[in-house]
Amino acid sequence: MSKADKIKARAPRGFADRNPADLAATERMLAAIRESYELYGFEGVETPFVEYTDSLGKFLPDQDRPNEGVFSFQDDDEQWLSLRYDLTAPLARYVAENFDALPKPYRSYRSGWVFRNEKPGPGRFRQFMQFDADTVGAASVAADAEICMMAADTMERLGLRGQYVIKVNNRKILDGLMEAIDLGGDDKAAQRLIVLRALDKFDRLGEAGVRALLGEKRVDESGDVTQGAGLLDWQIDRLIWFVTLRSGTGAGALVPETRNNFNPLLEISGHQEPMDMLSAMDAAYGSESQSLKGSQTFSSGIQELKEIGNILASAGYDTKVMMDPSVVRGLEYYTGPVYEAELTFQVQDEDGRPVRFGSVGGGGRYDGLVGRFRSEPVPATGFSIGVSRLLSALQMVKSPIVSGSEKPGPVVVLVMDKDQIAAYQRMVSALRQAGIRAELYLGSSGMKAQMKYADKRQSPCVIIQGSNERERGEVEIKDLIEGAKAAQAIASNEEWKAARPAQFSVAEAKLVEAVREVLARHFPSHFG
RNA sequence: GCAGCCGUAGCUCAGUUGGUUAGAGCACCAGAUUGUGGAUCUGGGGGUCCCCCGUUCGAGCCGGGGCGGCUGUACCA
Repeated sequence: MSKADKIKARAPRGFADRNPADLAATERMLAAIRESYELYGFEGVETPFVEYTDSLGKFLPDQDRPNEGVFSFQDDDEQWLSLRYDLTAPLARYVAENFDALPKPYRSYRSGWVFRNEKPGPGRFRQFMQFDADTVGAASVAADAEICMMAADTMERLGLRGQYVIKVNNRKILDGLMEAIDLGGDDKAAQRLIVLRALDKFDRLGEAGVRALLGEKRVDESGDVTQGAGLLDWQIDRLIWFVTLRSGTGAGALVPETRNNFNPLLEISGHQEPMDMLSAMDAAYGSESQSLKGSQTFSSGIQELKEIGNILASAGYDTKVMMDPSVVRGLEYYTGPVYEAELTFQVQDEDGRPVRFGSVGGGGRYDGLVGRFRSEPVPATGFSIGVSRLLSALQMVKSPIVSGSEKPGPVVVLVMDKDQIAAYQRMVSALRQAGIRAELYLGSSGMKAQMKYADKRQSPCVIIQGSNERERGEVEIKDLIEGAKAAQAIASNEEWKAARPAQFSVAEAKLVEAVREVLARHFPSHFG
């Protein structure tokens, strides 16, 4: 077979292999998240990778592009199936299917792979892992406040204290605000969609970019044009005023040194006294304002956020969770409070260029999702950590959280004489029975290659027994970690060869004991 | 999807106005060293120059089309 006929070995784009270090880091992260969720009283549950397409809330696949967004295929009975694209929609199906048996409110967590057929990028994969927790059947915003607190606790348990922020907003406020600036009604639905998408991009595009998208159009650096929402200046001004409340660049500037992020005081022009942010919004866009229409949705959204703020403040979380009016999240199913977990440090790729990472977690209230399967409405709220994205961000900044202690490799017993395999295997078994990772060299190469193999396997030591040692009833133990240190001082190969650093001989009966000593020297936490 | 940039060895890249058999460093393998990781030296394997069509006596280089990668943008239930 010529080379041209061979298949090119490569993983599909957006799909990643995971090496031993990735696996170990993921395990540690999953354990930390699970501990946190368990502590809050959530219980585990698992659903399959594949669901009926209509349960996922996706329209039936387009004939021309059946896999746009989600991976879909047809079953034998011609029903459409899809790989799940998040863990929320499958949970809604699970709850609806098992509704009568589950305690209400139902509080559960689950982790696993989800799939999206999208363009991959840094921290964006077509197969990635999420870890969710949801409370189903609780309409109270106390459930939302708790989710925010748990999100903060979980980030801290992951070792990210001071390096993250949980941002909260309420979709009702955005919806109400749009009503107030004359964007209500069914005929304006398309426009509202564009507005929400534009506001969601504030952190990425900045005020100028968002203004362009709310107005006529935006042109990016490659010259590509994005059609805007076509709003009038007075509408744009009010939207921008609102989403910039957080950063202090808008008409209402934050009073400095406010320790409480969630309910800061504002200096509002036209008002004598500083007001809290939410009252300021009320005053600016309430029913008394002449140019704006009143909105019940807006008021109740404000009220909900105030309640969440009170709960967070009394539990001492108001410095970890902040109000961010530009948080929108996914457009389809969120109905109330929405949350987002973001890392606050800069991430760079290998070439030193800054990498734009999205949020590493998010969630919100989805009161309509379970109700799609049932005749009664079922309120629900939940949070999801993007484990794969978080891992990839932490790896890029070489965080000790994910690069922590490597497990030592196995002790390797070298094969010096092929007719002595049984004797070598006996040594391996003795080590294994003592609980020490060990293996026989199973290749066919000579001693030098076997040493290189042990080196690549991160072996702490190798066992050598040639005919000389065998006659004396002994084995040579070579400490590779100590040897590597000793080798740095040796320049010539002759000297190197003669020195045989960190190598010693013991009676075969003392093999296990001697190996254990070597391991204890290098890995006191494992073998001390 | 749209736009911009880019495709030469496993990796990073050089390659003259279009001119013999396409190079380097790193990595890999072997020897120097019958039984010792590293360093050094010597040697070796490895290429459809992304693919196809065209121009030309002649294409890695020029033209057209495709595919792939990166970045931005859009979408993200």
